[in-house]
Amino acid sequence: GYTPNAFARGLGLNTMNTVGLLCADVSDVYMAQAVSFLEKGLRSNGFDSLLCCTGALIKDRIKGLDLLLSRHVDGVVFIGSNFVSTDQEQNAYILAAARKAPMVILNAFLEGAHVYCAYCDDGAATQSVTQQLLKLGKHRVLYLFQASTYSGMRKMDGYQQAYQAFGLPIQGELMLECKPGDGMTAMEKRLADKMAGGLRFDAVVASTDDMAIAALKAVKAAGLRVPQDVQVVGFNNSMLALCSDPELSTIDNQLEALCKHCVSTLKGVLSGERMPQRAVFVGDLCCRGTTIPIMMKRGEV
Amino acid sequence: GYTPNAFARGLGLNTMNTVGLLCADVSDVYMAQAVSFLEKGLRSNGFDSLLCCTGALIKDRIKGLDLLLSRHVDGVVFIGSNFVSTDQEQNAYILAAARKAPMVILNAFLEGAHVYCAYCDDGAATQSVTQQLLKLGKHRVLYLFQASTYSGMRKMDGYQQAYQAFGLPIQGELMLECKPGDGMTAMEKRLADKMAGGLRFDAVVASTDDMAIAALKAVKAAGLRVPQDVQVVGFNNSMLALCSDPELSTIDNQLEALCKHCVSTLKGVLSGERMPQRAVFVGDLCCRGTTIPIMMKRGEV
DNA sequence: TTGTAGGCGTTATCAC
DNA sequence: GTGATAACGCCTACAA
Repeated sequence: GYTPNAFARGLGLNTMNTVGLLCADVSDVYMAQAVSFLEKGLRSNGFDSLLCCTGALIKDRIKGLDLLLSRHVDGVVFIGSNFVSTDQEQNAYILAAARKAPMVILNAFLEGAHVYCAYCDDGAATQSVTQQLLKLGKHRVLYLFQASTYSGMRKMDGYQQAYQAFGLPIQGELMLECKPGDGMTAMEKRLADKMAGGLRFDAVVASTDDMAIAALKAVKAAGLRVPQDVQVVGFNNSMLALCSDPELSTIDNQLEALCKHCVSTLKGVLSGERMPQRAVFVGDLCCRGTTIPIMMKRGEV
Repeated sequence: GYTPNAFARGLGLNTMNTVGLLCADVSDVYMAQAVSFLEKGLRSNGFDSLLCCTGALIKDRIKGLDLLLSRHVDGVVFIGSNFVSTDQEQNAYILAAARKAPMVILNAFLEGAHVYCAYCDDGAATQSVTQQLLKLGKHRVLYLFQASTYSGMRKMDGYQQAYQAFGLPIQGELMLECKPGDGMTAMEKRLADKMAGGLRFDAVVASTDDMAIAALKAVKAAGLRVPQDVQVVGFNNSMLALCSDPELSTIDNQLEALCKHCVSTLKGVLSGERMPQRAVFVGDLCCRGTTIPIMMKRGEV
């Protein structure tokens, strides 16, 4: 009946088999799901998970990362692409941190020593879905997005490229940015106002499920039918997609596979193996009730 | 530019200012929300959060707790009442652990040295809502619940007491148990089968929002109107309640207040103060679209 | 094979 | 007040 003292052990070995989980907000269903997968995978490999939720501000993100490093975590997993900015200077703190411990980034790409990334090609998925909607004659596809994160930009690129590939001009009024703090209710109200003001569209692609559901509600409230008059596609295939009526069609970005990959990569790195620094997964439209079933086949996204 | 070595510091002081967060499943919206509040509160008091998700099996729960204790956490917060059983023997492991570090239990009550509990009086809330439905003439209130956790039992008591207080017999066929592993879709299907088999009810009270939404979907699919034909009430006031159509009326059990209380209690205990070992909060029906608005006033639950 | 000494880096104590 | 030193408990390496 003897348990070694973890602190003494840590001091001697300079590790307590702990990895830091950095996320903006674990109350977000998607991030919570990621934390769940990661914690499970890490634990089954003997690692504890130190959770650090930082919110959206870069200042706090840096502080959170520093805190984890000061605890000598064996590695850090960044959950959500909020941590990687399109502005490379903003990413310097990650590269600096990577000199102390391996950094694993979920859902974004950043090049650098000891930085390992796993993400879904959200851009291609968004483009494919948008393009299929355009092909169906839905030429006014509303795009709802949130902030200039890595994956946010990729998704938007996909949306715009779909229009370009289809030979149609991109219409600024159809691209609606939503503030991260605002809840679903605020989003719904805002969209209702826009519609009352004359905004018309025949499809919606949203970069998260909650925004898609907000749109769905606004559209139904305006007396339009879903999916006959307006088709709606969300992103993340989160549990929320099963709560709406109709159930939400949504792009599944392979979160479980991504998380498993992150865990095994980290495990490999920490046991001295050379691991690939980049892994790209492909998205997959999950068709439910807010799209016309025949239009999109699973696996085509 | 000097950062002290956390391990050496931990060894000397026998603490690394870390608290363990024990929860069955962070991918559950309610628990994720709790983790979010707790982590935030703990961090702002200088504590790191070590997350440990154990699943439902008692064996794994004990293992998880042991793991946290072996890491010499300063305290443990149990999230969700799954950790406290109605069978007192099953709770011995908590009492034993409490000799090593203070245990804080969210949403359940357990008496013991160094055990601190904060919970919402879910029983009273359930009784009040059920009773109001009965008064409205809804004499067949379907009750959906999940397992014999502490708060699960309290809620069920409340439901049954409502029938007793109203002078109506409790009908076993109206109490439907759902397995924890089953998702919303399974629940919905099961209820649809029951309805096809002749089960009739004019109201639903569910012990979590997801079950309520599953019921809502089954009811609507059967061609019944909500709330006119069937009223539905969920539990937890989670984000899911905003996704359904109509939006779900649900009992708010003050999660944020509970979490804040847990944090301040733990903080107090760890700084040597004497803290109350039990705090009871009162629930509050949040009326949305699945109940007839006039029937329930906020604050009456 | 068994046992013992040294080092990890901090904090706290004690002597000056 | 200041500066040296022991103690925290484990691991590892070396010696017997």
